[in-house]
Amino acid sequence: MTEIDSRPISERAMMGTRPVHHNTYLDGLNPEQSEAVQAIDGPLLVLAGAGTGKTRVLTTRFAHILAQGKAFPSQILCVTFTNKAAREMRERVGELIGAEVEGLPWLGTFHSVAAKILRFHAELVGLKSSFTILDTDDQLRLLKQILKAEDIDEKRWTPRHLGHLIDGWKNKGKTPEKLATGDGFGFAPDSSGMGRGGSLYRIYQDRLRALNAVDFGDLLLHNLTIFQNYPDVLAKYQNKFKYLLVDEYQDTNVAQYLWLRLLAQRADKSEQNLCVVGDDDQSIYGWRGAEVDNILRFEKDFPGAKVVRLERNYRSTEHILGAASCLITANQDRLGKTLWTDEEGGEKVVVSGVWDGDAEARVISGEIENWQSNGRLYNDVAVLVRASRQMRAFEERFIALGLPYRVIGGPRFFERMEIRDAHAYLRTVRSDTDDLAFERIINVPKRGIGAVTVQKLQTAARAMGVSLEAATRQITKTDEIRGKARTALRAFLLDIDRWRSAVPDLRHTELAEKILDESGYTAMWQNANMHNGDPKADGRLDNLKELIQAMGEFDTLEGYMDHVSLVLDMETGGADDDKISLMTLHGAKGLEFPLVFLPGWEEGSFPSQKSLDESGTAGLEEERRLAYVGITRARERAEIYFTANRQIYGQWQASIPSRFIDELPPEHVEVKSDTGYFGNHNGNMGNAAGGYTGVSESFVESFDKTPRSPGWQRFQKNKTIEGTATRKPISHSGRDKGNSFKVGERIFHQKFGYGRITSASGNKLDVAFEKAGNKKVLDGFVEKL
DNA sequence: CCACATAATCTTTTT
DNA sequence: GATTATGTGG
Repeated sequence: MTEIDSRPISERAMMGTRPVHHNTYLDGLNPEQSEAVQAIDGPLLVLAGAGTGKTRVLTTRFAHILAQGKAFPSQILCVTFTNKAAREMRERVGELIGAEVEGLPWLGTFHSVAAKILRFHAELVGLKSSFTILDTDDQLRLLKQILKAEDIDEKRWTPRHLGHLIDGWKNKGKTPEKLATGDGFGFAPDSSGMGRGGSLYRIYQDRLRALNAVDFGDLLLHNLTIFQNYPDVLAKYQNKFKYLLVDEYQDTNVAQYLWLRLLAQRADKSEQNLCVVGDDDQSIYGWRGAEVDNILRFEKDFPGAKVVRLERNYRSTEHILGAASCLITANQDRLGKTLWTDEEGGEKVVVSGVWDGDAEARVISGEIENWQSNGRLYNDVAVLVRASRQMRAFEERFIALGLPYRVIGGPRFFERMEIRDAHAYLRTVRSDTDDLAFERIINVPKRGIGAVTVQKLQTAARAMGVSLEAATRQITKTDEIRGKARTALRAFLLDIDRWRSAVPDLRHTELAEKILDESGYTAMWQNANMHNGDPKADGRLDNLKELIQAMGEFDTLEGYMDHVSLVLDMETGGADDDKISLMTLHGAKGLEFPLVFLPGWEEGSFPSQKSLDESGTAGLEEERRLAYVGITRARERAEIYFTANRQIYGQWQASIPSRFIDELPPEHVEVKSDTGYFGNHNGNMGNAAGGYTGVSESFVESFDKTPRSPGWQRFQKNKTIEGTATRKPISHSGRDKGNSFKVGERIFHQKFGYGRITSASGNKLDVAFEKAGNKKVLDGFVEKL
């Protein structure tokens, strides 16, 4: 245990020659890590492959700068992408320097640091420092209002579409003023054919300013505007931050890149102490605006930058590493690293083919049970899927077998409807100009204030140039709105007044309870529970209780609200219980597990067809990096699965193994014999493929009978999942009338057995199976008897 | 204004 | 298939 040192951290840090903890923190670093830690002056790029001790280097470097007396903690800017990463950094730096975690004021996410800076200078971009941070949902509602007000067809031009456009510009650091002519040209063209994307962006920004609000993108963007327009402010921060540390640099977007560059661009080049750590092979957020290019061109941006490669992997076995490394070489645009390890041998990466998603879940669950009965922990096991919808089959199976599991990265606590409603109440009480919050709760619970009334209020507010609440106060004095709606509005306003006047007398948690109670919000869910038997209502009420608890951890409402939008994320709780982890590949980045399952490696699913369609080769390469991330999460064993059939959007589709499976090196892969495997679809069996070894008769038979080659070749050409002809030629209703099925007919289905058709529409059949019960199936999957 | 039926949509995710 | 957004009848 480290001795507790009560002196302020700065004092200890500045002791220089004899730090309290000596230099023990440097022990055990390999030469490259040590170099990356100790080269603290001048720009530095650390290319850190998976499992090479990236976080350790970053935290040790932080400690080293302090120990060398080069800077105070307040002079080091250290940014990460996620709160989780920031928290981990904070803890580990704290352990190294034996300091209280509060002593690191500028360690945080890009967004939280930018928000902090923006609060100091908000007035420079026309905001008050009390600005609210809108989340995606608020943003969309606002955009929807704007589209409506501008009389644009919301169906053709959705708020989401516009939101993507605007986010894209913000990610690139573009304010409306900086848009190139032609940007947004295609969005909602007016009568002269001129796109209105740009002008809508401007309107949106004006609305945000009027609401004293920012969206996530604005946090960085406003920082940029301030830095560019007020050199003195920029200079202040440039001087303040003597050292900059950046985690996951491959995930930075242009705005973040510009932000960093401005902050690092000190007059004296020898003092540009920017250290970025990243791995171009793990860049998986391109779809969110990340530019791999940032990391690829670091050396050009900072001439004389030192580059350190961390290539020694401490995580995985030789085979796992070999498989992942080989796979990633198929990518063109990469800086190139060669990971190596001392861990010789181990188990080869297992590739298994199974019949369908249920079989996949069944086989994997069985493997997990074996693992556990051999004395290992569920905690050691992760199932990593490409898309969250693939999780359900596993959840169902785990529940059926009574296997404990946890889903990581599901819907976030603070994005739940009930939590957002509760926040809206608090926001409304706190500010009489928070139109978005006011509008959200004006009829929740139902007060008899409908869309028409709200619309009236909005037009009035716009006309008067005041907030929605102010307009409502005016209008309820007139006859413009009558009857039930007017009474309800008046009562609602009185409620708000009463809550506001209660603010000074109550603790913020008591206030929240009072509001939720008196507004009828809690009662609404209680009713839903009793009356409708809404299965989610209970959970919602629990969440509200949790919310009060979370609030209690802050001293004031202000303190809580400040953190809620950016920093606070609920602990994914109870890491002490022994549970299987179930998450997406994206969610798994930065984690490691002894045993990793990678299901769903089929063309169309992974690589995702949508990715390919939208981003072509770049999309494919990002998918491949995702595969790389997946495999490299495994320490001891990695198992890849693919299915022959998968249900997508409720339709059964035949599927073929992912091309990534073909790209795995045979010497590191074992094709598992008890589940069967069919070879790669190039017809070239010399790679990882081992041909049929299946024991399941129906499985082998069905594939043997399959007109495989033509079907798969067609598939390869079209790159579409529609050619579902692998099992049997499908009788599309229009094309092949002779093969149509009639109600009452007896049929056989490979999976469900014998049954009788109860109804038929198009190529979809409802069948009453003798053993499996009623199912909907495609006619291509059944045989006439 | 609300409850209910039908139609459209369907990655990945942080902040 | 399942959720969500919209449209229609009461």
